Amino acid sequence: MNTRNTRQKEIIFQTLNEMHTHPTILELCEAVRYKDSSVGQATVYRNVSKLVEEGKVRRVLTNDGVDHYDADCSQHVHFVCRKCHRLFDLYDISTSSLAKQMKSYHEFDVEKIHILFEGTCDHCKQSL
Amino acid sequence: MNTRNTRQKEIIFQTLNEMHTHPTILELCEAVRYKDSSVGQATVYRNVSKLVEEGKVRRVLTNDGVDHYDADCSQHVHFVCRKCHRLFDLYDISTSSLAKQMKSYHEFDVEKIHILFEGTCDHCKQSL
DNA sequence: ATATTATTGATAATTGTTATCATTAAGGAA
DNA sequence: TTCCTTAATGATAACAATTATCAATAATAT
Repeated sequence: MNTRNTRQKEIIFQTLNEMHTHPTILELCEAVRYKDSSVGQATVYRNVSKLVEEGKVRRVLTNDGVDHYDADCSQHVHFVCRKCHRLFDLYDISTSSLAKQMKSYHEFDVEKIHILFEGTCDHCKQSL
Repeated sequence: MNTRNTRQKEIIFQTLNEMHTHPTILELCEAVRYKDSSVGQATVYRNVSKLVEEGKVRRVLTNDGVDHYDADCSQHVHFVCRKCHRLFDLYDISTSSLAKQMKSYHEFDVEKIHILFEGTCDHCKQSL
């Protein structure tokens, strides 16, 4: 008996899976509580951290000082708009050349690549 | 009269320039106070944020939940070791292909590219 | 030199996250 | 199934990083 499968952990993972907005813990908390209002926010913090350690959830590094989370762990690039602060997923950007360069120049073992483009999105560019 | 050049801002920028350890605010604060113990930590917070806005200093996104800062604003990649948590600068990794892909696929204006490799450094690999 | 006001230093307030702890419940053993 | 052990929970306190407040200071235009 080491780790237990709790109803809360299941709800939290499932809820994050359904969201495609890269929520913060508090945003995820709100969505979780819409399904089960009894879930405590400490439980959301605890379980999300566990899910990150287990590799089932990814912590998205952004420039707003708050952690965001993504249930999609496949390698992809993020773009954050400086104006609307929305996060976009870019699946069409290949990072394999970076990984290749890394391998040929360094002895480091790379386990994750975090990439964040910062700029202005199409929509925000148009509205000044 | 809009912005003023203060002794404190000068010391703070100069100190960060001399450091190559990607310090947190508190680490930078300590180094600044070694030169002038009267500098308040709120002043360090304020000025570093200003310097980031002015593009003279870069905020390094890491996975430890605390902001780190780098006076080198030239495009380069960071590597964080999961064991010793040191940050390394990788100047030999070209990100131009990423920028090119970004440009051809999207209408987004990219102003900054944050890249962080996460893994185990050469030294830490050897000591298990 | 003087006046204006941006900036400072000290500290309070705020916010995001983690620790504590009594209670609950998952799941292996009887 | 029922009992037992203890991992996990929910509530809340504690903590840490950052921001806001405000009287005092000092940069710079006049």
